[in-house]
Amino acid sequence: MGRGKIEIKRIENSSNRQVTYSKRRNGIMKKAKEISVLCEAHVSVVIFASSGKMHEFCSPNTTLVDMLDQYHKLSGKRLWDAKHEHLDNEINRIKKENDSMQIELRHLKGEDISTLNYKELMQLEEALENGISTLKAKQMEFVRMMRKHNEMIEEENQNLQFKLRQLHLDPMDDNVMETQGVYDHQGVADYEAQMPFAFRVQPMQPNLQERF
Amino acid sequence: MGRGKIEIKRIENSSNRQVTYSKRRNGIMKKAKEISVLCEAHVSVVIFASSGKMHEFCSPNTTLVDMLDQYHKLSGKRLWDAKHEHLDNEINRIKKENDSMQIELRHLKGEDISTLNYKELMQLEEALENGISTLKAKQMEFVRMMRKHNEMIEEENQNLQFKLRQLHLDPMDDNVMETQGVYDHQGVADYEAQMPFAFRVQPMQPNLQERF
DNA sequence: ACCTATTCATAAGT
DNA sequence: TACTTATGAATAGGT
Repeated sequence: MGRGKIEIKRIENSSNRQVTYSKRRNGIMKKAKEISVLCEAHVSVVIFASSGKMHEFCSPNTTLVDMLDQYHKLSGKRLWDAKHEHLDNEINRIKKENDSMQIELRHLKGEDISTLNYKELMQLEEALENGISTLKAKQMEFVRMMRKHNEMIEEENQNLQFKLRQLHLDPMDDNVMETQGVYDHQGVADYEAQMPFAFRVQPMQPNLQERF
Repeated sequence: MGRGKIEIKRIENSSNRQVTYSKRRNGIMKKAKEISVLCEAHVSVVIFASSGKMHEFCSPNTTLVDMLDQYHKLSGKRLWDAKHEHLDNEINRIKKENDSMQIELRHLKGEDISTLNYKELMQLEEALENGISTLKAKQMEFVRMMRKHNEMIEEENQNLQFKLRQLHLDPMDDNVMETQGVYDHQGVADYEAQMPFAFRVQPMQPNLQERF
């Protein structure tokens, strides 16, 4: 088409080539746009001139990324580099790990255990009893701390009463009750430093000991 | 071009659209090939029909991956980096989920509970006791099944002994012990159909009942 | 899938 | 680079 037929081979004349390139490039882009409208096709055209300049067309109802996603799915070819493949694998690995943990969690919480066989049930029981006994030990430790605490306070109390008596103040006096509120703070601080972190600043549970 | 001008808008007639699609698609591919030869251009064309079918052209002197690399460099747009970022986010999300599950699991197994505060310890205890009680229920169910099983066998034994006696065979005969081995298989099969799957084919644990 | 009238794209010239 | 136009190519609609 044009003033004469041309052979399809590299155009040697550089300026001719340049002109033909831009004309035909426009032609292709126009055709791409048309087919995407006429036929609801998703089209992506990317052209690099030999000069390195790039032009692209992508049908308005999609994006290049979407199309490459589709391309990836349909062709099975790996467009993404090793990095992407690695990430994909990583995701799959973690997801599997995730699933198995979720199942284990559910089992420990007593869910979905109907599908377990006998051996698995026994293992589960062992794990749970382990957990419980460790927990109880922890709670016992807490109670011991409380007892020690009480002992220290009581001892301190007696010391104070003794001191008060030595100062000729009647320990049965009304003031005593208030005075008891200021037992040795230094002693308490030392004691708290020994306590496991978890128990230091927790509000007291008055009915804790009822559980044992 | 054709027997009449057409407007560039979606072709409503589906089969016309299909025909036009394949004609024009061929046209574009041909043009793409021609420009890549005539002008030494690097061309990539990817088309998806509305049916989902894909066609592609890539000039022979390059690859789609190379072109996308170039595209990335020249446009500065993220392309598969967007994909990359997405995957990274996904991984982080799952990893977090993973970590928290792992912590929960360790706690349920009695590990790392020193860092828990009092309320958390109590919640943990509740979860564990829940798990244990559900488990015990399951095991009780198993024991009930065993009892029922035994009862059925015993009943069947009595039936067999009765029949043997009616056949004028002495139930105290030496043969009887062997005969007892072939108690009613049909009855056993019925019973197994009622059992929860988990317990059907497990090897028997002779000391199971000791646990209760 | 083929045909062909018609429109479109474009090579070459200006 | 842009415009022109003769010419070949693409294709719409029909078979």
